[in-house]
Amino acid sequence: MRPLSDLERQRLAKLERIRAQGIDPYPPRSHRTHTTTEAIAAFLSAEAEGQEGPEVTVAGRLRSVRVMGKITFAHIEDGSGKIQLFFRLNDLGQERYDHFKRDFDLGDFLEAQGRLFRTRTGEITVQVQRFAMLAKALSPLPVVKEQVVDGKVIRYSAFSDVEERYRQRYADLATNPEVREVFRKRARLIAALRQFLDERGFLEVETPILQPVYGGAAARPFITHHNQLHQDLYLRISFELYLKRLLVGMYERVYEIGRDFRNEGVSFKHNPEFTQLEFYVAYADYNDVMALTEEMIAYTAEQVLGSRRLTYQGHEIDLTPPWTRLTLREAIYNACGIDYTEHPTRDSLAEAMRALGHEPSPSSSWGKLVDSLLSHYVEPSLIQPTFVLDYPVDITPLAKRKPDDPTHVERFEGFIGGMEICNAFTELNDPLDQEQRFIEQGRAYDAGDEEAHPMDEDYLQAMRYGMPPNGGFGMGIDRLTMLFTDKASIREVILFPHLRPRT
RNA sequence: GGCCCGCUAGCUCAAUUUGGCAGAGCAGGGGACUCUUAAUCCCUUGGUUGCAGGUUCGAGUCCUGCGCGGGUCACCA
Repeated sequence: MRPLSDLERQRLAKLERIRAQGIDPYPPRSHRTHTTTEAIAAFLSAEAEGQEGPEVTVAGRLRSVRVMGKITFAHIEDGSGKIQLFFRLNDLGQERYDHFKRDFDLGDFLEAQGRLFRTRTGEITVQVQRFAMLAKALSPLPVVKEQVVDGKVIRYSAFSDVEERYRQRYADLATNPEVREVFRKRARLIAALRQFLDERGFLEVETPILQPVYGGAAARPFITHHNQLHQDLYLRISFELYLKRLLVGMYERVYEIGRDFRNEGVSFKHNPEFTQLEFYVAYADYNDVMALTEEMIAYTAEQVLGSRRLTYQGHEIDLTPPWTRLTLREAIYNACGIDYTEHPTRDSLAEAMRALGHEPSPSSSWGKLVDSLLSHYVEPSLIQPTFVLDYPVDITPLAKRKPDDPTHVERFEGFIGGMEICNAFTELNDPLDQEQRFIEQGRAYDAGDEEAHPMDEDYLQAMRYGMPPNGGFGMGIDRLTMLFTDKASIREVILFPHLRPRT
């Protein structure tokens, strides 16, 4: 255990002093009758009817204390807001009054009972008759002072060290109300997505996280092990193959919201585990999914933000459908002048990229080069919502080919604010084509592409029973949350982002 | 993985061109104060300057290595 700081030793001494008085500093129950917000509302309605202030018991964390001799003002905060407490020697007696002054620290949880009144400055306040410690805080939270000027809250200090905020998210949340708001928005966003899909006849399902074969995306997996079964298992990198098995099973609309795990680099937009929404719609194609996507995200924004417009990193973004649509070929040509259909071989395309000052990695296939053109030249410029359509077949092994161009598949990705937000396609339901794609992916894996899709015999078996034509969709919830909360880093929208162990 | 930046008291930050006693505000402790709200006023405690080496009479400061974080490039859906 780490050594205690001076402040912690002092608090521990106060704890012992409280116990010596026969008081339990961690009592099992509170007697709260009102949240702070409810208490203020109760006072206002009593006041409107000309009655005296009601008696309440409120509870919360001690936020500020102003001792003025024989009276003391303090604020406590609970999950709903704040309220001022007024401690008076005359009301409490010397012993209780001193108990508060001597034994309570900022950060402690306490409850206070008393009648509500307005101070001379008009603030609704509890005139404390009884109070009790609910939980002594032994470590000091960062102190945040604030002042209200013209209705705006100005904060004079804060808990702002990024690393410590992530490592001790509890302290971050406890001191920074705007951080709490980020995760409330995230929860509302997920609720809105569920509501949107539920209202359209989608069935929410749960599929395995521990999988004998991973798949559905291009990524390296985490590997784990079942001891009793002596079986290696993979943490899923997507839900796709299981959800499409359910279409074989005659569900027509399914979705899942849950965690994916990808064993890859960590960055401002990648966390090893992240939250994904995937849905699949039978008898729909990628055009239908595109329409549903723009409608869903606009709906979600209205529910969460109250508007289809938002500001992200200084950009005004309008989510109102219809969104811009352009093919991947057009997008890349517009952004860097390369028409990749004129460079049908890997070497030719690599040469064109070198002419732009790019040095493509020798292990990259033609499709990977196209993809890198997309992420390098196109993605950062797609600020307004944009669908990029029709991708080369060799980087999309689970999507259906375009009828008039077997080198491309019916796939789109949605971009907003310079980020890839979602990925969708007309799903491949031809078991023979699918088998060939898996075999090609196997060759790519053997050639060194560790993200190539593995063969999944059971999935092929499902498809052989007949899979209806369908459109599928996947979206990173974290990135959508970044967009909705104007955060530049995925770590700001994940409660406990992955960090290396502290030294 | 390469490069750049950061790491100083519980928190937020200082510490001079060119190495010269490690400081402030808040928090904490003691005191004054019966309507304060960044309360105010007086006094005051508190440091392995991320870690390990090196240079130097002397290192928070310069050098080397390492750790963690941030940024960026590469990689990566």
